[in-house]
Amino acid sequence: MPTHLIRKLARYGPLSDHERRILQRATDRIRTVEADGDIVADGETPGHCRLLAEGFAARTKMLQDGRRQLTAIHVKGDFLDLNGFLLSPLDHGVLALTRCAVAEIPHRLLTEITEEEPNLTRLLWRSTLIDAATQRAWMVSLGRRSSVGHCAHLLCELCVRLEAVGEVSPDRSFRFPITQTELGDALGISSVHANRVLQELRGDGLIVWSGGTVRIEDWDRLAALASFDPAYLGL
Amino acid sequence: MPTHLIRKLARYGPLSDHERRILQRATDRIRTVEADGDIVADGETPGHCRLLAEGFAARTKMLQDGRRQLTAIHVKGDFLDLNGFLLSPLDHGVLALTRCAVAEIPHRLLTEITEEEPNLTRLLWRSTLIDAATQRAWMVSLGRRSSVGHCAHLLCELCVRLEAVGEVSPDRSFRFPITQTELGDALGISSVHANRVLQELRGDGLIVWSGGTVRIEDWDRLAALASFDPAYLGL
DNA sequence: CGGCATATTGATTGTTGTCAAAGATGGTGG
DNA sequence: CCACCATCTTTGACAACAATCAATATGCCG
Repeated sequence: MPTHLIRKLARYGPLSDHERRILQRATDRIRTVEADGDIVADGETPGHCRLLAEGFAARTKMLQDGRRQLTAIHVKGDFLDLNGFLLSPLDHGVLALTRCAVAEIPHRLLTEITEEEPNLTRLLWRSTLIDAATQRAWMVSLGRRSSVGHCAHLLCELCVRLEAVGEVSPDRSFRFPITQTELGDALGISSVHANRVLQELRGDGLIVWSGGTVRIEDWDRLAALASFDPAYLGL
Repeated sequence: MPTHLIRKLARYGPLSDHERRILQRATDRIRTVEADGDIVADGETPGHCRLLAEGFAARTKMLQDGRRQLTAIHVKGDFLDLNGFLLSPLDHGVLALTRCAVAEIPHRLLTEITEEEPNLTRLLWRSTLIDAATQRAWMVSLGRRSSVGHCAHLLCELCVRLEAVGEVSPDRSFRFPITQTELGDALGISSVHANRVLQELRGDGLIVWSGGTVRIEDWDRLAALASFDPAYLGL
């Protein structure tokens, strides 16, 4: 696993060299998944968990009638289904939003870690707790923010998380190549409305979004519109 | 701690007698909190986590303008802030919806457990992962279900969870004494609309809700309306 | 130059929020 | 036991927001 990914994990807690070596060995096998492909099928009972080494992925939950809700967006360095280690079958699918590189970590190895490496175990546990805190922030957006505020919040969150893995340029621009339908599924709105939300953010001079890259033009106003507080990200 | 609470935890995984004794000792000190009181203040850095022995509690997140979103409703036997063990300060508050009895477990003891009891550690970790799965189910409701479907889903979920701790009568009735304002804060709607949603569910003969107790009159139609699948609860 | 996916626009409908008022309920002290 | 009060529930009218439908435009790729 590239060193910068370990650095991301290390932000969640101190790591000894021994523990770093364990993580490196755990993540040496990398697989590629094409855009729009399932990284994990909903309801799967997988034998290993996955760490996203490159690209964008999303957790998805479907309703019978075909409506879909994204419950998380994952960036480089995130675990995609560490929860699947202790929760099977998984209650959601994981979709590749772009072409992704994914490291696979056998559950057998995670069991060993929980038996012998309490500090590393707490670190992994903590990473799932930060996932849960992020979900709570999304719940507030879904329930209580306007669509525009919700979208602003998502962009602020992504910017901070991508910055932590060195994916944001000095002008606060970053790649984020998703369709407006997928954005709508993340925000819990229709794709048509997602389009209008983007136009409002663009029209107010808060962001520029085209060709799959976003640039935040006015961070302060965007964060105020979203009432964004990054504390929950644990960075 | 009363034995039935251990039984609830044991549903999440097998427990040896030794592990049961550890949990019993951990939860012998019980505190009472009055209705509407803060069990945990938002942003607190607590030295212990809490297990709900009696009553109803909710995780709350506030926006600056006073709007509020409940991100979880807790029933007897649930951990209220086990996430606070590895996540501080906490990103949410915990509110007593009714008078509550709460057991307090020092973080020091949790650290010992993670050092010496891998099986128990995985059980506790798993319980936070089921919390997270429940949050994902709520996100789908918030984003993609109608208000009526969302409310139906919440009632189905509560019924199943309360049944697991023996709090549901044979006629599918259970105590759930919360105000319509609090219900609205859970569903992400106004209290006025919460009232109309309840009237619709009552008018269709799906539930009876008065005097703080709910009775589900037609489980099949309620579950269908909610497209409810209890798998995520891990019970 | 098509052909396909995605983005954009306008018109209309349906859902939900807000405001304001009236009714019901439960608890308290006289 | 009753009167009073605070809190909660219910109702109606209206405004704001977002979904849906249908059409058009744009961009990308072979």
